Amino acid sequence: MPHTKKITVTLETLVSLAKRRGFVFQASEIYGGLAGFWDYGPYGVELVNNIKQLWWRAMVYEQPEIYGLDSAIVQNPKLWKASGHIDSFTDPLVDCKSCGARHRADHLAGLDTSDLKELALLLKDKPCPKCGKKTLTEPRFYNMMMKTWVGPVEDESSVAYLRPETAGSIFTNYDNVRETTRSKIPFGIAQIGKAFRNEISPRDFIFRVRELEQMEMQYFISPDMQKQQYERWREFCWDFLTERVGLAKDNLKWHEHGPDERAHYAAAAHDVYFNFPQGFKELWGTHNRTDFDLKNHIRESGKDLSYFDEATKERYVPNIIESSVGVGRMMMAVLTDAYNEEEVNGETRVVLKIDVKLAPVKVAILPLSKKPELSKLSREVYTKLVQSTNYNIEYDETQSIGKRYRRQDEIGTPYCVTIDFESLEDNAVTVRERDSMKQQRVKIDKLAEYIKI
RNA sequence: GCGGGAUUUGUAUAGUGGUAAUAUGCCAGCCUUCCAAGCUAGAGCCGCCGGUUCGAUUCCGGCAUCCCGCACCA
Repeated sequence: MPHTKKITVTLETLVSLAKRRGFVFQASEIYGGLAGFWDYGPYGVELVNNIKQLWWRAMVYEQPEIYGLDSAIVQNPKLWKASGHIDSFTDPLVDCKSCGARHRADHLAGLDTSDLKELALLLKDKPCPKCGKKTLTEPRFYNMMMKTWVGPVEDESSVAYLRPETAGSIFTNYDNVRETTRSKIPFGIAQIGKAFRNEISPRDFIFRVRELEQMEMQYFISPDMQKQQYERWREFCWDFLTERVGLAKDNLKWHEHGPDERAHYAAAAHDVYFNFPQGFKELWGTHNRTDFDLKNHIRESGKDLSYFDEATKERYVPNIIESSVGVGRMMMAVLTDAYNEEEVNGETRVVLKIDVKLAPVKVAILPLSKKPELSKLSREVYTKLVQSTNYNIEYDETQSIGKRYRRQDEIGTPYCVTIDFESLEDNAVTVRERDSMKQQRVKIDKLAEYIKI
């Protein structure tokens, strides 16, 4: 048995592995990169797809009252007006360098303008209202939303935004989905998709980025279900992370948002924190958004989104419990959790102990030698397995068998199938398991059946 | 956004005012019938833009990116 070393994976180790093995590359690397943007390589995209598939299965396929959605990244800007994303971020602000307080520049200047130059002039030598020191920064706009223009003309009326979260378009589609699925409350809408935020400083590899992918589910409930459903979705999150993804419980902990910490929409918020290389940080949030979102959309759009309960003959605006997790963060958590170094024959073996369902490559077909007769049979085994399964399989005949095992270990391939000279006689192959390194002789005919994914 | 550090081949590092090396990885051949073996051969690197200089990967400036601390994270 391999001997597991006690190691704490550093961010450097993770970044280096991710690059070396083709999980994550810097976006536009040959041009010096772009802060906050990353590309997923051949194994990265497999892992990401598997994560999304696992989540979609647990969330949409296994919950009869939850439906999928894939909405546009660019929406009518009124949506972001209603959600509060535009208002909170179109005001000029100043920071105090001494006490860190942030103030509305136009309020401090006593003038209703958004002309930065004018404000800068007026605020020159103004003291901070909080600490009294004259250490205010120049006024600036802090809009985290990425801006674009719709149509060929770039003017005020054509301004639009890349969505800063996927939730918004779930709310605006609430009635469409309810109607077309003939749903009664409670029911949910799930979506996986990209969102964009102009983070001030992207950090920690793929943890804080400007282009991110979210897996979100918004659950529509009556006001009296808040407590019960909030608990239900917290439990779902914990079970998914520990049971489905297989993250170590030691690496997970709950964090409850205090009143100052909560987003503008949330009445209660619990995050699951994961023990990333840079420390325990937010991975998955469960928030009670109350009726905040639909009420705002009712007000802004003028459309009645209230719900009439046939059973109780009551009408109300649905409340919402949100379950939201980042795909990139999940990937980073999976890699961190799975990373192991072991001592084998005096050498270090790097092995990713990823759950079989998430592994980028499920099976590697490895002829013991490059001899034509072995290559031929190995190709046949490969083709046969590819045709009878629907998972990712790799073929590799370069270098020694030991080296190929190590390569597969490093990307977390759970099964290596070796074809040797005896296979030519007995139509059987050796299946080597990643974690235990144990080997089992299996008939080629029974291979697909033997490998349980 | 502020302060600090870093940037040399796929990765990890050494080094130099006269354009570079080690390990590993990769690749080819031989050998090898199960855990990074060996031998031989090969490809591959000074982040970008300026300045100083006869000459810059090296010195200087700017930028970019990454990492660390703070702030930010609605």
